[in-house]
Amino acid sequence: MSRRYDPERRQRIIDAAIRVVGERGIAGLSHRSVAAEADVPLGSTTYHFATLDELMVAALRQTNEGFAKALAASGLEDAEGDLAADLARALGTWLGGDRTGVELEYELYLAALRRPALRPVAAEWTEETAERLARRTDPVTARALLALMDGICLQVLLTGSPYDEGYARDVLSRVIPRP
Amino acid sequence: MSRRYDPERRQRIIDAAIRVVGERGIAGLSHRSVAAEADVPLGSTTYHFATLDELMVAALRQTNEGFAKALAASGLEDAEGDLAADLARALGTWLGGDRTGVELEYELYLAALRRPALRPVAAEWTEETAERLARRTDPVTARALLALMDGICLQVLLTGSPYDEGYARDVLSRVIPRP
DNA sequence: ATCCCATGTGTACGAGTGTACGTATCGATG
DNA sequence: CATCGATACGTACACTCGTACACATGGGAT
Repeated sequence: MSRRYDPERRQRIIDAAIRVVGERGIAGLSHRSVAAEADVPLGSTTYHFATLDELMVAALRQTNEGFAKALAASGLEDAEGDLAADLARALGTWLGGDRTGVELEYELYLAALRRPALRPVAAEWTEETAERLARRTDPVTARALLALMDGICLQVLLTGSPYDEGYARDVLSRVIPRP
Repeated sequence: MSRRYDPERRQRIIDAAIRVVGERGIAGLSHRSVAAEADVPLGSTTYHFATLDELMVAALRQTNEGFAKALAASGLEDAEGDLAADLARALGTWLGGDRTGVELEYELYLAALRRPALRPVAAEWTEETAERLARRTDPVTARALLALMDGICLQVLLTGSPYDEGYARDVLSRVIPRP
């Protein structure tokens, strides 16, 4: 690997792309808008990311890693006790503050629906998160919990209704088999 | 309501918009692409739908109505017995055949995430479907079932994995309180 | 019969886009 | 030091887009 003149150039472009998606949505993502946001010339974005798909893949991968780190840092994986309560609280923390970040991540995640290039990344994230969750329950339940959490988030984000942690805890606990 | 020269013009434009989204995605939706698909001049699409948001609202509303009718026709609402099995079967039928229609409806539905104009329509659909589901259970469970089905569909569509009806039936039944 | 306005049509403009390409610059390699 | 490839930069082209606007037309109201 040879050193670059600006070794962080590529990373700065990815960060800028994430900011652009957060502010204007995927519809507002273009080589030019990212270049302006990152304060680099147009040729620089097209050089590092020949297509917008490549750029979105990099952005989605980065947000996924950020989420995984946050999850790991929360100590949720290794704890014991009421899993449903832990998940409901984690969801509350995630949805509680500024929802710009949440909408951003979901938009990139859901973009995989029609962009084949993003699918492997989205699938990988699902697989990995399910695996982490499975440490505190069985694989089938882990997938179901993930699906239910996805659905709950979707309802909250789409309808604009406030997040009800008690409700989430209740229905999540139903999915977990009683020993 | 005054008669138009071409009374079906507006409807033809909506149908064309749905076909365009199905084939090229929302990213491929424009006044011009819809006009070409509907075989009408550009001015006609801009006249009936001043903005693309208006057009998407009409398209989403129409697909929602189609889904609601299909649901009603399936006789799912009024039946008795194993609700989880019925829902899992309905999901299987929906996801079973050509997935173009499914992807289309989900793409329009999820577009509400970042397009405020679509939110009321998406929220309305959620509300109405939850209400229909509540006829065979309680409101809280209905919303949870809806969320879980959304999540399951999302996992199937995003990862490209095949739909497992047995799995869906299992986890759906967990959400329904045992009497 | 006449007028009005919703509806329909064609065209043009400016803005923004992906893409391509020539050139410049730096770091490493020999 | 000479060379070469990776990286960086600037510009130009062809294309699509939303929008605006002038004009045509026919049905309903008066």
